[in-house]
This record gives sequence, C-alpha cells and structure tokens, in this order.
Amino acid sequence: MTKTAKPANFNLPERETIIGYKLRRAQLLVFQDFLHTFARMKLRPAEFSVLAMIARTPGLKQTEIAEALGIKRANFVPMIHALEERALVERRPSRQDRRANALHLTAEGTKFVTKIRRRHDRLESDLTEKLGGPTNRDLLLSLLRKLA
Amino acid sequence: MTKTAKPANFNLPERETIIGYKLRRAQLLVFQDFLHTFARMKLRPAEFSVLAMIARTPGLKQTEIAEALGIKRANFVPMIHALEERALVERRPSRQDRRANALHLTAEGTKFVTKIRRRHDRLESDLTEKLGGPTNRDLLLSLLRKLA
DNA sequence: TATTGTTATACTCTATAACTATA
DNA sequence: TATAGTTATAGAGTATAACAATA
Repeated sequence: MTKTAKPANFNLPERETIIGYKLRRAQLLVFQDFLHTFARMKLRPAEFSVLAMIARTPGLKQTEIAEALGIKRANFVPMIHALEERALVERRPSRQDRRANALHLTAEGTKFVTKIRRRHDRLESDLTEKLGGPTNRDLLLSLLRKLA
Repeated sequence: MTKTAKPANFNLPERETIIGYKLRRAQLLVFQDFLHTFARMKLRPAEFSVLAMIARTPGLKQTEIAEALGIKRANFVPMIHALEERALVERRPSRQDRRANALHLTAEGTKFVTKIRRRHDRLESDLTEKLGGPTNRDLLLSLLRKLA
C-alpha cells in the first residue's frame, strides 16, 4: 500500500457518479416516504413548506414565500389557489401595497397545520432513528449545509 | 435546562421540514453544478450513469440498466435512442434472447466516457473539498446509505 | 421604470396502459 | 403465460415571456 503523494487531489471514484447519485437516491426515498405518509391528506412537500412558512410568519407576500422556497412566482399561483380553494389559506389584499396579497391561514388551516406537524415530526424521528440517532442527524444536516 | 426523560422520542424540529427539505436543496445544487459542468457536452445526469454502466459492464440489456438506475423501461427507450443517434452507444441484438438488445459503447462512446469521467472526477473532488475532505465525504455517503 | 400577481406556454421527468415479437 | 422493447399519453415540476395594476 504505497501512498505516493498526490497533487492536492483526493481519492477519486473509478466509475460512477457518487455524491450526486447517492444524494438523489436518498432524497427520492425520503420524498416517497413523505408522499406516502401524506397521501391521504393530499399534501405535497412544497405545500407543506408553504403552510409551515405561513404559519410561522403570517402576512408574507406570495413572492416572498415563493422566493424563499425556490418556487417561481408564476408556478406559485395555482398552488396557493388550490390551498385557498381547500379553505386552508386566505389571500388578503395588503394595505401597504395594493399589488400584493398577504397570506394567512384560516382557522381550519391552523388546525390542519397542527395535524400535519405532528405527523411530520413522527416522520422526522423515524428518519433520525434510521440515521442512528440525533447526533447522526445533526451530522448529516451539517454536511448537507456545506454543499450549499 | 431540565432534561426530562422523553418517551423514546428525539429532539424534534418545531416547525419546518428538515431532513427532506435540506436533502432536496443540496441535491438540487449538486445537480445544477453537474448540469452546468456538462452543458457543453449535452450530457444529463441520467445519461452519465447509463454510459458509465455500459462502460463497466458491456452487453447488458436495456431493462437491466434501466431497472438498476430506477428508470422505467418505457422512458429508457428515447434516451438510449438519443445516445445511439449521437453514435455513442450501439444496440446489438442479443443472441441468447432475440427480444433483447445488448448495449455496447462505440469507439467514439468509449473516448467520450473517458472524457466525461475525467471531468466528473474533478466535480467529485470539488464537492469533497466543499465537504471538508474525503473523510467527511465518506461520512456523508455512509449516512445517506442509512436512509436507503 | 420596477414590481406583484397573473396567464399562457413549453420542456423535462415520471408513470401507466397496451401493443409486438419473442421466450 | 411471461418478458423485452416499444409507442402513446398523461401528470407533475419547472422555466420564460408578457400583460394589467400598482409602486
């Protein structure tokens, strides 16, 4: 096992994509888990994030939420419309800016968020268990943060 | 800071999706990196994986490759067709099973794979550097494996 | 002039059903 | 009967351009 000094290069994979490929597969599995768990509530990951964000900070504009979540504002329109039709979200005209809509949860939306948070917390703790405990989860999150 | 014993439950996030969300964002960034790097060569992540797999194990059937990579065989058809039109891949009728196509690289395809591997290795080592070195990369991969 | 929400549109990815020719 | 490759098609997700109302 001679370890000849390499010119500032790491051990490289011979053949396959490694990091990107494994990252994608893991992400797909976690999302499939999410989709299965929330299928009955007709909730997609992006919708969960939107509802959670409105719950945390009511009154934000559509553009603010869309941008924070990496959603194009054009694509955000039908999504927020669907949530409004389900009576979970309300679009109130902003007083400071009459172009904008301030987003709020309805009473039903607030109850719904409580419910999906409970279920999501269970999903997270299942994943944490899979990872080998909260220390490993935090380790994973810190590594993922380095990629951003 | 009283740490009352919790009933076999972990520290849970109060509001947002954490693992799934961060996993997705990291994966998107890595893929954007890939797409940017390989834009000039007109190569998508899935095509890279397919070429790498044919290079490693020539003669595999379409279904075998598609299944191993999580691609529906129906969607695999136009993809392999495009690679064949670019004269990178050859579909040879299998002798053992006249229904099947044995996939092989052309001479040009072999040269192409050598080129994209070099570029991909650089991408991987950039990511490894971002992660803080090969130890951290291996740590990330082992954590991702636990999720599968 | 720039921004907010909106519509229309297109492109990629993914998923299913059904066909043909072989096995 | 079942399988390999194929076709057609439909649904998500994502991207850009352009418009009206307002800033």
